[in-house]
Amino acid sequence: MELRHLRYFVAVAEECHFGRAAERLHMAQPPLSQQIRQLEKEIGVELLHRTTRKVSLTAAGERYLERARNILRAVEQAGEEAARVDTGEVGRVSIGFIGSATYALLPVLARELREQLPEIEFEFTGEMLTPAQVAALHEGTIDIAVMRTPVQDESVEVEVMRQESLVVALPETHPLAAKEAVRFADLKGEPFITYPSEHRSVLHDAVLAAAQRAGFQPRRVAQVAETSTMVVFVAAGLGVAVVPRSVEALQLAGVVFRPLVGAESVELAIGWHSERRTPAVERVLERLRVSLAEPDAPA
Amino acid sequence: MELRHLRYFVAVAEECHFGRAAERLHMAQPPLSQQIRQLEKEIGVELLHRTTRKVSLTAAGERYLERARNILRAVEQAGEEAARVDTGEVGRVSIGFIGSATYALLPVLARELREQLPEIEFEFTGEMLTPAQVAALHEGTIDIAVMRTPVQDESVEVEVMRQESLVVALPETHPLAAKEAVRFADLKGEPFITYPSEHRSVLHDAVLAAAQRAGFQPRRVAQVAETSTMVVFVAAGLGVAVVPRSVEALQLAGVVFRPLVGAESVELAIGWHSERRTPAVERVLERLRVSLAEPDAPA
DNA sequence: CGGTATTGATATGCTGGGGGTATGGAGCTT
DNA sequence: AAGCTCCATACCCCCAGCATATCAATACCG
Repeated sequence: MELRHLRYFVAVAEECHFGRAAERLHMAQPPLSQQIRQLEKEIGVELLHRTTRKVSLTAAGERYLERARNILRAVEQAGEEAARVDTGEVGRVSIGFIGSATYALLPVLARELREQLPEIEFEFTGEMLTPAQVAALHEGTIDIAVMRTPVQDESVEVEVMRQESLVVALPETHPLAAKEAVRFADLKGEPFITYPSEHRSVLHDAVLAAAQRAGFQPRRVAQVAETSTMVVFVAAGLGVAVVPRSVEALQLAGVVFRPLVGAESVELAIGWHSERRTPAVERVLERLRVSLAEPDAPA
Repeated sequence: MELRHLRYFVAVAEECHFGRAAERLHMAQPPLSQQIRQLEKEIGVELLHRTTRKVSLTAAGERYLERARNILRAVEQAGEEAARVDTGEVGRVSIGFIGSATYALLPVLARELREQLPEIEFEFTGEMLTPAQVAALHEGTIDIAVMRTPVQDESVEVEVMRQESLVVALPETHPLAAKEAVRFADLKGEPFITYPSEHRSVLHDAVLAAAQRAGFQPRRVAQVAETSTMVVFVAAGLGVAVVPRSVEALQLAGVVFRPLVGAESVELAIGWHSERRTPAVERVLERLRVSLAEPDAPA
């Protein structure tokens, strides 16, 4: 069975006449008859009812005609679509966001991108840790990651977009909540809520480093995988958490955010797999560079 | 472009390896490479990214793969479906109802048929006059007609199902409404609402004949194309109408139906085009014969 | 009713292209 | 550097698809 069979069948069905159909197909009538017979034999159904004077469609033929037309149209469209994908005009792009960027950035970017590139289908995932993002880039689960530096992976290309200063999330009843700003040293002895250390969270490492510089070892009371959970834990008064400033977008009753003086900032970057730079991905990267250009803005 | 190209492409895309794909396709690797090149050239897009060591899909190729799979599945299904149409297992059947059967029969039969033959798609049309039904059978607009005899058309086969006695529809304020039954002669001088005579309504002819036997010429005050309109006109007190008993199903405030004694009955029949007896139509005819077997029942 | 034209099926030969084998060349592995 | 893997190229063969010629059946026409 080949597309030829379908094209020939459609022609004969539309003309209801082998001779005219053959003419339309720029071929002689006998081979056309042969091909139609072959088709009928292959699917095991009589599609045309022929007398020596008249050709008409059987019920099965009528239904098959519709299908055949659809299939031929689909074949054409598939080619055209592939061409559009090739130019990046259409495409599918999946973006994975680091946990702390899930609340301030994901909604804004999702809206912007869908608006600016309506022909591209987007898929957004939030609350990913950087190592998971790297793995996902490798597997092809995501095409682009909005992530934290550093990333040491040969095939993942990274571009730093902005610096995000760190803030501390405090229960509103906490004594430090009364201050305008908090020094990292003030947090000595406080119960810390952190990301899980075994997954090598960049933020987690940054917090450890900052604490060490301030001369103490943070006391960890809980390790959570998601930023929202972290903030909820703070709201519940279980402890404090150090997060990038953009997490302030996640306003919750019972939680206040205070600037951390003397703490280093963390980098927000975009990353992609060097071998998965499809045209659509390229266009999205362009837009992301523009959208994420403002330094250290909350959104 | 042939289906072969799609099959080959799917194989290569799935294996990401020309050699293995060729093996799977029971062919050698070089011609496979050729065919894929040919495909790419035809749609003008690079579908596969090859190095001498690795084959991978481009973005366009990935999309094309999905489409190709769908197309191949569609081709298979089209054949299977045609086979099912051939055995009457599935199909589409359009049934046209004569006006006076629209209200009592159409809803009942529609429900029954859909229930008994769920694999068949039905289309029902009501309020057709017999000549229009014959024309529709010829054009193929309908496959089966629930109609009135007689039909004099060579290619339309007719089977009488039941006799329907005639009743008269009267405004409820009409003096005759007080009687249990009405003789046709009682209607002498009454204003009649009829179907349009120029369309050769069978019922119209039957009424004229009955009137002639009763010794008068009916006075026609209105001609309507639809039975529902006819009954509405009677309800409005514009006149009386003679209709088959099954129209009683169309209950309307202000209208009463009374049996007509001494009036002949009309025949309800099913008709179909002798050259459009598809397997599905055949199966529907079977069911109709059973459903319409009860003589002169209102439904 | 016979002759003719029309139309689909059958018979037969030719040709192009799809598929075969042999080989080349690029890039991993060891 | 040698060898292996794997896709591309070169070249050839054979069959499938198409053409031409013809037949068979039916409608049409005088």
